[in-house]
Amino acid sequence: MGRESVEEARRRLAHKGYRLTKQRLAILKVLRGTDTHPDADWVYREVKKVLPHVSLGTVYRSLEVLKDAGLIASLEVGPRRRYDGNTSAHQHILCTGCGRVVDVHLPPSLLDELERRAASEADFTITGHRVEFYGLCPQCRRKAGK
Amino acid sequence: MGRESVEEARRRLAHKGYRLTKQRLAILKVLRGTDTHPDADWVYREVKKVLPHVSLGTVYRSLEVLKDAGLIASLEVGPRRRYDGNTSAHQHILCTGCGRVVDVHLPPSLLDELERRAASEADFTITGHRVEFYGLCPQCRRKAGK
DNA sequence: CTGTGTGCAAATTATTTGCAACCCT
DNA sequence: AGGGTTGCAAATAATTTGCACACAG
Repeated sequence: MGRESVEEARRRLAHKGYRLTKQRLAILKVLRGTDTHPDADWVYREVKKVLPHVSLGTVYRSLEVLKDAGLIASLEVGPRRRYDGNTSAHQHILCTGCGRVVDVHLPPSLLDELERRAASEADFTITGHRVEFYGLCPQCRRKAGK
Repeated sequence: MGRESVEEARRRLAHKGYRLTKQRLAILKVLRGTDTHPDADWVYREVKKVLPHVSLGTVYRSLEVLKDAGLIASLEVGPRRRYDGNTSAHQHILCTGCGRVVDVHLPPSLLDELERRAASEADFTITGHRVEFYGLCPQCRRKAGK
């Protein structure tokens, strides 16, 4: 992660009244360095490798702060919350065999269409949506046989 | 809930090796009698009105059994699990103001289109999806002002 | 300096489970 | 009769929070 990327993070945090601490930076780096959509505990174990004294509580708090600052995003696939270093609009597929999550990119036009339909049916002001898929990845498909 | 509806429930439960108990029937009636998509604790409090000795554990177990038998469905909107007496295919909108959940019905063709796009992008065998919306209901929209 | 952030541990919340007694079929 | 089911309570699992001290800006 380059220097200006760090400054960008500091700026975004400051904009919300937050500070850039070494814990938050380490957590951000961990998330930027993986595409596994990990949960808080996995992030905790990774961060401990470089900051052996971090606490799980700090990881939870920092993840929320980073999310609030728009530096990371969270997913709600399955029972536990997971985090994503990629904040650009995209969707996820959860492999029901191994729990792996991979990204997909649906056309914005299709997603707009969804929201438009929903808004026209219920008298709601739609502010967001969540689209996720469940399925089997190639490996698990093979294992499942048939 | 009419007699043949009860027999239908018994049949569906038996098909999976389950029995129809008064607790399960009471829980099913509660869910059939509301469109609020309640969580386990709300169901528990309702069922206690007619079966004062039910335990929360039984409610949790029964909800899973009823779901497995296809008599109810569950939703994962927000942090806690919610249940739905309506098992036909539909989607939900969560009001971020008051937590209320209402149903919407998107055209199956649009949902098929979603799955087709996802499957073509990732090499997954798609087995299901989840589509939810977030927004403000008329009351909360008014309260939010502007 | 001055609040914000952290580590630690205890507290919460949601859900699950072990077990002896119980009751559908 | 007999295996599924229940109530009760204790056990988990995930996440949150109180507090005294540490540190970023």
